[in-house]
Amino acid sequence: MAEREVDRSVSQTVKAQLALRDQLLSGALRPGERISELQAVETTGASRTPVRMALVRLEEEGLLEAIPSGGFMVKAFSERDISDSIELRGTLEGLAARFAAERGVSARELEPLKECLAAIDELLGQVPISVDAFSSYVALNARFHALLTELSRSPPLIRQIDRASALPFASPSGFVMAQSALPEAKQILIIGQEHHRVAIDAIENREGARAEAVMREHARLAVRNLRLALRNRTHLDLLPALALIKTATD
Amino acid sequence: MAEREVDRSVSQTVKAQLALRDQLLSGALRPGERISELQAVETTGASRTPVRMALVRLEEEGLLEAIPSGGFMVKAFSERDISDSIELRGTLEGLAARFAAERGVSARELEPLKECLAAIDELLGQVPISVDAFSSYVALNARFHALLTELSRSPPLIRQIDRASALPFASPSGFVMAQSALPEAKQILIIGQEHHRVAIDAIENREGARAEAVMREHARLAVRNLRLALRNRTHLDLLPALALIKTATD
DNA sequence: TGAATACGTTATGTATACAGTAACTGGCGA
DNA sequence: TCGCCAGTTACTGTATACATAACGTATTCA
Repeated sequence: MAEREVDRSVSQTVKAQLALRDQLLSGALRPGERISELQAVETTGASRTPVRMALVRLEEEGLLEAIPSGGFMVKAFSERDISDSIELRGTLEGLAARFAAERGVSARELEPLKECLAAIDELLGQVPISVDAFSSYVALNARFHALLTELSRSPPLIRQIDRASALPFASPSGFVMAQSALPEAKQILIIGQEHHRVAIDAIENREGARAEAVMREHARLAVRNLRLALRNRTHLDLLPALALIKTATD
Repeated sequence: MAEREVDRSVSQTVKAQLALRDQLLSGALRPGERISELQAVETTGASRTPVRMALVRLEEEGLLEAIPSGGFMVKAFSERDISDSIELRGTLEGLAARFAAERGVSARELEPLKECLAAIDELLGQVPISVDAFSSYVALNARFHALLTELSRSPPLIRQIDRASALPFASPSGFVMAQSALPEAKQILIIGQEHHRVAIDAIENREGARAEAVMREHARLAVRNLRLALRNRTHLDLLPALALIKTATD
């Protein structure tokens, strides 16, 4: 008789995947550390089969690495890995912006994007920016990027961008980190808003090359900011770094 | 008592994954068709657990699609999906070329690339090109692209390019298709060689922007060729199209 | 005292049993 | 004759049992 509490509203596999990803991004599991299946079974409440499926998915997602002798370990990232990921994502988003511009986008479709920017403007008007406001900003910004990506109308590209964003987004500890590491964050965010505005303008006027260029420039700026932020810290730890991607990319 | 023949030299999961991918790319399974786990168990010789792991991996790879009510189906691709994939891959390779140029590559590292090009030159010298020669060309070209990607020294980028190439490469039926659909294939391949030569030259001289530009131009040419080839066919079928990516991308 | 080997423990890979759900088919009623 | 409902079948999702391989520890020999 299994006294295991079974929640049938979501699949056990999805539940395990979300739980494990949380553990990974929150820092409960450290880079290089081996993940024990049995331990995962206990912490997630699912049985071994769904846990294994979740581990496979997380490996494909890039958060885990298969150990040749068996099992999985938490993947470790270098500083360059992270800045490369930012540039990679920016390049992909640039392509998405170009597709959007070339393929044409109606004014109606651009409306939600503009609303996002306006909402962010309002947040940035606050002095100083509260933690709550910053958290709202992150959500709004993620929404903006998702909407922009959608405008490309290219499922393969959207899919690829999602994959490239797996690390950057969804790290809950990012907010605090951003506060401490990026005191000049606000100025950076304001410049980001400018970039986004140019991108929308370019898409509206069907200038593909300009739309692409500004998104890539945006990413390069993010890389420079990341380097700057990291220089202030002696040790590069995985999770704070992961968290940084999120803020530096946006 | 299991009379199942167990090959312990490779894991059952890998065996199942390879077998299923073969079935997908060879056309044994048609787009939109639901994949039966039990059927896969019989054809691959592995049991359900490894088969399921393989299915999850193939879904992440983009060859399969999860059905909401359960199970997986063979993913279907539109003509635009395919041309977008080519452009996507070209964009990523452009970034790789730029990284290689900016980060510097020794003459020794470029040697194998040049050898590839020379070997391809020799193949293209034949009149007419035999099927065997074409097959060799495909292998050599894949090697060239892989080597170029490696030069970027960026694991995240290399990983992403691998993913973006999952569809393009590894389709065995591509050769025949290429022969029938692209009678002017040879001329196209010769132009491709030119592009690759320029890319190497740019990397050698550390001209990142030029290296990136030529690889992207290369991809755009491939897209045009794909469109041309497809115009000659009334119906776009998944597998021939998949196969075409391989030849058109290279 | 150190190193190597053997044994035991543990965890992963694999197989299979079980349960629940969705789809299909057949029958009945309008 | 068509549509709807119920029963049945088959497949997926989940759990668990079993086998094998790897790792750690202890003991023995040099």
